[in-house]
Amino acid sequence: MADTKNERSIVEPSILAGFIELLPKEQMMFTRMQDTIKATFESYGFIPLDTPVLEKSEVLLAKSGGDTAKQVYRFTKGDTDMALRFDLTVPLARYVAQHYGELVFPFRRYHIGKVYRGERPQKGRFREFYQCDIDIIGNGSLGIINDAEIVSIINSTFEALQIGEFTVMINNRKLLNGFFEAYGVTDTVEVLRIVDKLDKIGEDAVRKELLELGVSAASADAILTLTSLGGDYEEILARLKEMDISNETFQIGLSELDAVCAQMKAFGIPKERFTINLKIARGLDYYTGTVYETYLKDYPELGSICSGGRYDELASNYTKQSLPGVGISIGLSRLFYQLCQAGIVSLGGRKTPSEILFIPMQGTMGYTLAKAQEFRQAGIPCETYMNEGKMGKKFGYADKLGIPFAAVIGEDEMAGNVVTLKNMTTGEQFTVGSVAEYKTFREKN
RNA sequence: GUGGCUGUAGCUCAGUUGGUUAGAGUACCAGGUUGUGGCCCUGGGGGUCAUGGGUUCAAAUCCCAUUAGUCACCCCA
Repeated sequence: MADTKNERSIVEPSILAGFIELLPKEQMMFTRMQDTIKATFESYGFIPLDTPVLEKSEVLLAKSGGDTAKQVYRFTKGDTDMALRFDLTVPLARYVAQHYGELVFPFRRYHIGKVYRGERPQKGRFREFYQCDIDIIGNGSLGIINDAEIVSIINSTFEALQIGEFTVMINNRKLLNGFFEAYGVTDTVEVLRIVDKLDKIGEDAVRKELLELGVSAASADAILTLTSLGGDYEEILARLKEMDISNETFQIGLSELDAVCAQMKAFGIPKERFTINLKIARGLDYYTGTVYETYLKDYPELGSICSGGRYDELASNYTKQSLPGVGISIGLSRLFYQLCQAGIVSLGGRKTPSEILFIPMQGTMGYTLAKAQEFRQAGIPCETYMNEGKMGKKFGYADKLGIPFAAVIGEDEMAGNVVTLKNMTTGEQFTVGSVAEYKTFREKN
């Protein structure tokens, strides 16, 4: 109180490292993408699901060992040991097991939500980020055609997002594992992990790592020959069938892959949108069959923008029921960040949903508010500038937010029961007597 | 968990071999201009130079520590 100035201590406004928040124009774009994804998922009849961000630690960490557990935000309040979810699949497993008796199977759900991973942040990698998941869970069994439908959903989603041409790459874990076994590999999990790095570190480095693991030179060569098979999916399938590998797991994987490809045609997925890529392995260990990754054709360096696969036992930690499933996840925060960085989505323009800014003059507030309500009810997002001030400031408000039309409402407008709108880009003004008339005019601009 | 780089105005950055009262652009506020914005002109507010210590007659500048941010490895989306 010694100071004459009324000083208060100021806390530096900042957020935790690795967390992000968006500015209005970015958020508008992000939300639009989210809405598109949601609409596409629902168009396939998937049910929305929301689960708590916090779960009991014993539930969340039932399976994960080592690496994942280290990245989980975990703490206690009172006697409760809790943790933030690190993906949407584990909560789904718990949910399905818990509500098994009340759900209708196959259970088709989508979930768009935030997940948390306490790892060191870096470019395009966040500690809190959105995942958009879609999964189909069967009760006891789930036909292979579901694996094909997932590709159809990926196709529809990225078609709707309009971020450029893309390719869904498909592989099968059984095929890979069977192949490895046929060549005497014992540690198939580790080999999968190494093979998954092919695109990143190259064939030579992978070969080196395989040899270090104890894989024989002949086997390593065979594996690299397999993963480098190219061509369209029909050619690759033909080559795989010619291989004459008697391993049963390999043959099952091959027939699954064959079936998925055949059924994708039935879903009407354009041939250039999908391919078999035997390099795709996926790091996560719970996949047991089909695996997917999706790449943008013009920006393969962004990496997979949508990944997933088939798992035989979703909820084995929570129930004795056999619940096989297949699903995918879009890492939306990362994808959005990359799209902005690469300039694929342009952020110019609107910072608000508002389409019209109503500016009432002296004595017309009541009329203006009623008019705004009329436009709103007709589906036009709009707002009224309600503060005192100079006209310049009011127009500046519309200008800065990118609101396309401003409507100054004076006594003349009120007397004539009309609205005079100004196109903020062209400066042109026009008068309409109804919302319908406005819509017609808007179409022409 | 390991390593590299960087902290100057809300934001982007200047700041000479260490030398007076730390600048610019932009953004913000006010006025020029109370029924028509963007441009222009004038003025204004805004800084513990990340924090703490050290060297020096003198530190934004050199040294040390701390802290924050950032990028990469690991792993993943």
